[in-house]
Amino acid sequence: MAEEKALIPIAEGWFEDQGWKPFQFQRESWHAYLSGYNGLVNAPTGSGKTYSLVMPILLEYIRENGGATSSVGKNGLRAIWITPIKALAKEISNSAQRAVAGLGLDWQVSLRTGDTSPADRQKMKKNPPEFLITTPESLQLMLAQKGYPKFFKNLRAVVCDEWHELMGSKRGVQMELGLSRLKTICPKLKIWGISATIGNMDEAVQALLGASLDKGKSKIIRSDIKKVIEVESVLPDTLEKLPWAGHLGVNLIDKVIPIIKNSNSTLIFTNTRSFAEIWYQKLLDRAPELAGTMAMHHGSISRELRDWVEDALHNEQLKAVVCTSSLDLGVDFRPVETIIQIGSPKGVARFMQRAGRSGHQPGALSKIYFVPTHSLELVEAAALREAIKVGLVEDRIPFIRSFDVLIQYLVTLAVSDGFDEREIFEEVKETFCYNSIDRDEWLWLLSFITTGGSSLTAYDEYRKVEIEDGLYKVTNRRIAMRHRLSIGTIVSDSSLKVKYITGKYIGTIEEWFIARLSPGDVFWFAGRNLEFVRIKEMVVQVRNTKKKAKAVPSWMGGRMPLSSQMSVMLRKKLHGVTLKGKKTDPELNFLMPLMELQRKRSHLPNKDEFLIEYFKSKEGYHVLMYPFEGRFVHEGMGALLAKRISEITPITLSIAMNDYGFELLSDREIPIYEALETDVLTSDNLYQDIQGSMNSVEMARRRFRDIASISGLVFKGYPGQQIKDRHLQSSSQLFFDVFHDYEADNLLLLQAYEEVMDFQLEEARMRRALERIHQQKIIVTEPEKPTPFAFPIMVDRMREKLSSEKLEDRIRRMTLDFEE
DNA sequence: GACCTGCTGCGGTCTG
Repeated sequence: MAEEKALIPIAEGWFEDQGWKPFQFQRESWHAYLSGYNGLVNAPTGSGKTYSLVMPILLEYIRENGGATSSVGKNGLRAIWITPIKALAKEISNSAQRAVAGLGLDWQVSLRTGDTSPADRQKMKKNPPEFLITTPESLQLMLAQKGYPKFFKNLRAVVCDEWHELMGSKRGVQMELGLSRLKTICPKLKIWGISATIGNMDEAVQALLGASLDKGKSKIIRSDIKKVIEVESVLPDTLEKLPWAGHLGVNLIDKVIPIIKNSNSTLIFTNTRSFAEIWYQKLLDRAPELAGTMAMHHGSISRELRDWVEDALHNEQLKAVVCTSSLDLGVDFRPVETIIQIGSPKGVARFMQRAGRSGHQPGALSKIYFVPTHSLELVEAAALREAIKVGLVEDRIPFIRSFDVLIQYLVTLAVSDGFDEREIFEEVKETFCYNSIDRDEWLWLLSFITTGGSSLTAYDEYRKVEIEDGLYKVTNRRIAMRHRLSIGTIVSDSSLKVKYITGKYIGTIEEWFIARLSPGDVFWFAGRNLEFVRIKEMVVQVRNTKKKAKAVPSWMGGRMPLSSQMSVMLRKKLHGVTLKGKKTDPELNFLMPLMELQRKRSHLPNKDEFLIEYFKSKEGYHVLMYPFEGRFVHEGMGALLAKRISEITPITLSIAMNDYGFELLSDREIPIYEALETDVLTSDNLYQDIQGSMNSVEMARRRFRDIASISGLVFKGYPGQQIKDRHLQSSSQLFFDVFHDYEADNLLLLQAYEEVMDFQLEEARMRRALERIHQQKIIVTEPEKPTPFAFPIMVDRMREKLSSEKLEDRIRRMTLDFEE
């Protein structure tokens, strides 16, 4: 293209002024954008990915204006940059401003998030900036404004940054819907995404662009920057020092401290908030000299404290930070020298993301230390290393048919200018999420927002939308305001604020934890000893104390099972163990004595074998199986088998599982051989049998809480006077029960069941696992004593029943049992 | 003093 020949050098010249040289992928992005493509840039953080799209957006403007710059306010909104995290907005804004000034333009670059003042919002609405950085939620809020098409009419580009973070969530669905609207009202719109590497890159583009654009001109630009990641496991002096079960890993603390001391800056990633608290505390106990140069960071700590930590890390005031995935993304701070991962990261992408926090410069080596919390976890370290080497990364599965988000979106459009249902139906059908929606479903949704559907017709509250001159509209101001307040798809868990008596906010804690404490008790939170004073109006009041804490809070969070990519690699590594000869992974060599014990007591399965262990102990009869498919699949598989076995003979089985396998336990003999003969592991009738074996109604009921909230059935309360979570819970359950009893075809109800199958039971993955096992040779052993594979599962089961001390006793006795 | 599983993210008017 001739004009590009004139344009690209402008960007190149500016890069040269900065002392930079454009990467190949940046040039490719510039060309693709300027030639009219939509697409996705696949590049790691810290590689100048922002400039790969900021530049062509500006160049296109220069092209249209024949090189001239024009005054602010005349152009309207030209580009929207979506970030999933507010904290990233400032950095993007700085880059954009730098480029704008560098190219001699007088574009205005502005942020629009929940933190933006109402006055600034008004200003922006009247006089839009050319370049707007915002969040998916704020974009929806803009669509809820009267006259939004005028606001967006000059828009040329939407960039979805960190698209891999959004696409696997309902926030991604929200983006798809927002884009479907913008495509119609901005005819010249180009849509681009920026994504880290994921397994399903092509699907990522489809979800972003939807059917219409994906068929047109679209491109994936892959960065040529290769990251070298080195994985080093922290090993104890002897194998005996590493426990067979457990999750905390503090017994390796003395090996971790020197790593921290030898480095200028270290991030220590833990899997849970409570582990971050515990590790921080233990590190201070063991190495008091770290006080003042070490801090902690997780999602329940106040934003103010976290900001301080991020700044201090940036300014090199801090030497180490113990954190959770709260620092996975967020501030794109200067790279740290050292990364430590405590326990299994459960997924390759997460591990690589964290490793990438060190050696930030393109081409630099990233090193990550892996601290195992139990012996078998070391196999995961070897699996991670191999996955990184061969480039096996997890998929992000886009949500399909999330009717709760669609309902919210339709009301959003009704709140602003109202919508023509035929027009919007066509747009919605073009999205990845809803491409299978049919006319009947659509009509159900319309009736739901106008009448509340068949079971809620009697209540005025749910007649939110009216039809006026053929347009679906919200006319009631109260409904409109409530709706604006509840835009978004993130449903928070129940929590209480923790504040000093003086009023300073420290963070949030869950009600059930504080319920166990009495006034005067001391607990450890946000890295300090806090004395619990009282609860007043949903606020936990505390004061600092010198007394030692007797408890560390834990939070009920999401549970992450081992990813299927990790499962594949784990099984591969275990197969490697069965082969003769020295292993290339140091972890596996270290573990060989344990593996030998497994072989001696039972069997060490290779890739063509499936191991089942059957034995009797004082507790009863145990059957253990090891699919290595993550705990969700094992939970479902355990229930499935329990059901099928009890059809052979009436028997009560209790189920326990971890990421490696599951256990069935009974006080009576388990007819396992008979069960295997009747093909108890078949994937036939899987769907029905799961439904029959699990309490799927109860699971769906729990799932429905979020759906009710997102679809606007329950209102979370006005700011400052939040409705108690218990009310939210009970009212959403009420809706569930009503739909369950009177409106079985309610799409939101059906969605709850679908979500249970897809996300909680991972039905598709279970099916694949059963099919794989069907191809394998089944080996049943009858070990005399519990095996290294069995031990952690049995411990996890007992953990739920026994108090901690008793458990410790029991583990000690079991361990003694193991000695030959 | 030991005991400790369970992440992250967002978000407030209209109209003249």
